[in-house]
Amino acid sequence: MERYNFKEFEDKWQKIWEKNKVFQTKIDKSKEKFYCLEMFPYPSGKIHMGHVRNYTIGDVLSRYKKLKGFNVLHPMGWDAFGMPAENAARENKLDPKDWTNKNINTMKNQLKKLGLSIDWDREISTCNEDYYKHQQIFFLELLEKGLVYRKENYVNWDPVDETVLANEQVIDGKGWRSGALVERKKLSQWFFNISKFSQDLLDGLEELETWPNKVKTMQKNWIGKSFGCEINFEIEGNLPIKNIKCFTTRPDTLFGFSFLALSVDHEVSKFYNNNEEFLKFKEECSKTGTTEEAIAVGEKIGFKTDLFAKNPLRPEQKVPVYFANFVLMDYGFGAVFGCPGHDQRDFDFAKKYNLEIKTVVRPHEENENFTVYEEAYSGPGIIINSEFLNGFKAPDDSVIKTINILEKKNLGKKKINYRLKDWGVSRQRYWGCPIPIIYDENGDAKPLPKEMLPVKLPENIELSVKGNPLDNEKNWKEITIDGKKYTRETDTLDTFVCSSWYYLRFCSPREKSYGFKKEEIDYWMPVDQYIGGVEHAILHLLYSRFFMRAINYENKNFKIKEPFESLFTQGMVCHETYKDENNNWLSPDEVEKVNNEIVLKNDNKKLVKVGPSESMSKSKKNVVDPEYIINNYGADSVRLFILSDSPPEKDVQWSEQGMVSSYKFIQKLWNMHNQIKKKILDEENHHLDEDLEKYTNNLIAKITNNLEKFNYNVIVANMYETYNYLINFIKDKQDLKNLEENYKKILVCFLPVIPHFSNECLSDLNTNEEIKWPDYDKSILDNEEVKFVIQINGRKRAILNVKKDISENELLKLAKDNNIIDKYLSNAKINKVIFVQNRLINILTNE
RNA sequence: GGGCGAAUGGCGGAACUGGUAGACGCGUUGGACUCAAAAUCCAAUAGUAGCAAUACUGUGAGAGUUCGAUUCUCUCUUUGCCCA
Repeated sequence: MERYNFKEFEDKWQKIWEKNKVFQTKIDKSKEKFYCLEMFPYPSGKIHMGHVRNYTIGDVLSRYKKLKGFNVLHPMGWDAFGMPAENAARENKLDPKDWTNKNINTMKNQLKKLGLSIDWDREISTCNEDYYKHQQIFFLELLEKGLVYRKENYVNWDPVDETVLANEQVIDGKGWRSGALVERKKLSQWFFNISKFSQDLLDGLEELETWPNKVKTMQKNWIGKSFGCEINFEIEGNLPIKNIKCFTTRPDTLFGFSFLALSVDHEVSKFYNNNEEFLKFKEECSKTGTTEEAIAVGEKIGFKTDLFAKNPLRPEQKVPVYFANFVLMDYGFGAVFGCPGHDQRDFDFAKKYNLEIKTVVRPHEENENFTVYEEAYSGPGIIINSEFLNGFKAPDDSVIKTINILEKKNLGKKKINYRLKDWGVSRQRYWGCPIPIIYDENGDAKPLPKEMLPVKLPENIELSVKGNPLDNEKNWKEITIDGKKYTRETDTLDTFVCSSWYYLRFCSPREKSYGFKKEEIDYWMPVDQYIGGVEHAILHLLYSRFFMRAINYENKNFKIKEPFESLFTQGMVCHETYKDENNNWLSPDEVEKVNNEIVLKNDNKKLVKVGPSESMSKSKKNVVDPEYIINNYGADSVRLFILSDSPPEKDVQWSEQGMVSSYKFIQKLWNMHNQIKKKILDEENHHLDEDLEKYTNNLIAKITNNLEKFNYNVIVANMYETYNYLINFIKDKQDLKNLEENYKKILVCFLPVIPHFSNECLSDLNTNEEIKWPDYDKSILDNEEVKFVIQINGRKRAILNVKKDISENELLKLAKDNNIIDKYLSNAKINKVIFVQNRLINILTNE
């Protein structure tokens, strides 16, 4: 038996594809376009199995669409800015650029080894000047349109590293690297006005019919539209404050009002700036993080002011005004009206400061005497103890009623509020896109003239300093324009900005004057299929949807506004976890299986603790290196295995056994190929085999359908079935006229999954014609015999092979002739017959 | 606490629009080949009873709709993800 030499053939075909520029794409208006995009990788060093899965899924689709005759755009690039490069560079005294480019080089070669149908001529890297230059232009354009602004904002501050931390870098209130207690600090930062598009981003979700509902729901919740009321409370006290505005979704609980809580940053705080106790309190507040979770979990504390707020519905009631740590300045107006009976936070606060807790909503199943006792009641119900609101259904009717009354009395108005906050894009880092802003001597920000772009990152800089390295680069930071001195903005842009528009750049990757060419956008956009991990369900996808709108804002030239027509989120690649006796993680290649037990590979063969299968991660060491696997088993085998075991949207278990069986399958296919080839060449070939014709036809129908539905694991099963069928088929058939033609069609069906193998076999059979996706003949499908299920009283009793479209009477006659069925029918009376065309017959008897 | 999803043999999973449950793969068992092993090939493989034909049970649990439910409805359990 000849072995299939995957190294030779995979190398051969990859070279042919590259040399003939098979995957290079140009605009071709005579063809329908298909833009297939997978989320581009961060060049962290080497590719991992997650990449293999993501890009294999995209490649199967791209190759299928190309065979179908579409003009397919399938590009790849690098999300190349970001912290890991800066950290690695600092630790190893390297230049982040060198580190990044080295990784890109490695990973590009690894991806090429997978045999992906990528147009590498369109490769982009976000850390290149010819990419980020255009991003800087977009930034200035957005600034002109009023979609970028600067404001002071609280950030997580690491006092040891002197740097800002993202929320996910704060672990248990401490900096992830320094371990220092994180503080809240006010910094002046740049913001994108994403909240301006809140409603539009929400409405746009409706159009995205093929997005997973899960993702749409997550975005919906993130945007967080809520309907409520803005109330203007009248204030009494010895300060020059007459009113305080606040937003609430539950104005109907106003009769349970017992305090008003303000953020420590509320404008009222300026009257307390000399009050030592208040400053101490404010300091205390700054120790709780800024996340909503930290606030919900943390203890609620307050500081009583000298002010009192009047209840707008009952002016004789006056309640105290507090500063409280659970009120944030950027939600509503930084003021919350406290109704302890029906909000748990307010309840905790009221308990602590002995404030009144009134019950104004009763659950439907309770009576008028219902009283809130151990915890707040926030569910639906009926309003009680609230004068003219009594008896209204809460919250639906009661909220609307209250808003009407408040509006009539001019005390408040209906308002829609969104949870979505503006996008802070400033990062105090070196390895990012510089913000094209300069400051004059007064500290006023000015856009840099566009002809002075790009603002390049300085090279050979000192990274080991505390804080932002760019701040220390005097030569770079100071700039003179027309004899006037300026200093540059030293913050760089969040890397999410880079990934918010890269899909546009792929359409015009080498365009010099602007980020893209409109003609090319009009042809290629939107992305027909976007594929990536669900972890980007909110931020990256929402930012991209925003960016598209922002670029299009006020010059409505684009045909489209949603960048991603269709979205597919693939599952993760998992592997069992292993630990030794000291609870240290072990990697899969440190262990082996002996007699059904997992033991250490070294001499003592100690038993290993096997943990649950989890997403592959370096920290748990449960990773398998794709390059090693590709070198050992070949790209086609890896592609086949990564698709085979689970549906693409679910997690998949990596298994060495499964990998080996995929490898063996390719070997078996090769073996079969040689047998078939021999038959085709050596035999006379004059019988037309109908069965083979039907099988192939069915297979094409099945695989086409499964490709369209992303049932890629089922396609692999179809491939195994086909092998089982063919290997038996050729055993006892000779002289087949239609073997070559049908076998070639089958090879094309396999091509999207195992492209090197299929191409090799097709060329081995001297295929000269252009390879195209085979059509299937519906009429052959229709003429088939069907397996008819015969049920007696709903139980399957027999299966008959009959002609398609047989009538009820004919079938009933056939059924009665059947021995088994006859046994059931002979002593029974038929009451009713249910007949389903081409499927089953159910005979109901009185037995 | 809220939202969304999932649950099918020893394991991963399949099942068109309510119509043969368990395709396909892994594993396991038996057999062939071999001095032996690996590799390869053949066969069996949801459970129970039976030599067998076959019968009964069975898609997390319980109810409901239906001639018929893995699929639709309700309640519950477990579990995953997101938000808090």
